[in-house]
Amino acid sequence: MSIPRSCPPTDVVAADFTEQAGLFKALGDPHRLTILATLARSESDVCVCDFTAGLPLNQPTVSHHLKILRDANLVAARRRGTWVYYTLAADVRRRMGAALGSVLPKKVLV
Amino acid sequence: MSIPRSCPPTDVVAADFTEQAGLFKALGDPHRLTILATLARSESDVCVCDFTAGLPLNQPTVSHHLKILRDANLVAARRRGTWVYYTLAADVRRRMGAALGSVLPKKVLV
DNA sequence: GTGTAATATCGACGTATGTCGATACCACGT
DNA sequence: ACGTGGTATCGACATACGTCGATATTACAC
Repeated sequence: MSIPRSCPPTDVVAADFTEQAGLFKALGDPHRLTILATLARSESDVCVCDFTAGLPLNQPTVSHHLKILRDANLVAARRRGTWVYYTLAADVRRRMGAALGSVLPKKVLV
Repeated sequence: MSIPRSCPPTDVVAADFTEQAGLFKALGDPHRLTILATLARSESDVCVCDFTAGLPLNQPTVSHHLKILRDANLVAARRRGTWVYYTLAADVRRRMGAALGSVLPKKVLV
């Protein structure tokens, strides 16, 4: 005799995780994480020119990554004169914690 | 007179976030998050057949997503007879917290 | 061994993503 | 007005990704 299939079958969670996946996708590039880490550690907002100078990427590519972070509401841009400065969104950690919590319920915390 | 550039310039963080980005990338698909959420809520391990039955995906696609989660060490597979059962890796939440913390330092917690 | 059922792998396809050069836009100094 | 310099957008390219049908693999029942 063989091993029977586990009974009863498990129901797949019905919730839609499209939004959370979009958040994680925005975090799924090392250069974007570098940008976020820099913003998180900076006392003030950070000039785009610092990113183009400090990252091994051309200026359009930096701008592209900043746009992805903007679209995900992870950063905010503000123009002062010729330069544009970026800041980390205030609720980044809260949103990430919420996304994580919606996937892994409290039970897993223990 | 114009507004001068912020001085001194901010140094871009030197750390390499390739590993953390790989983790977030594995989480960047709604179906994979559904799989993880199901595993996190299940009392026991979950049969692959429950995923193929419960997800709007064909069997090869389900297997593909499970492989990505396996390669990211987010889940573990175990064969019992004909069926294969998956469990959530024990340190998933710890690893995600660590990745998040390496990008956003404690300071942002407040 | 043969047949059947569950899972994994392979090959192909369309689309999304990261990157860059060229260009447009915008603010400033002259 | 004109030129200059910082930033954003556009178009193109190579690669990666999500999906599927076909096939291979594994374990069981007969």
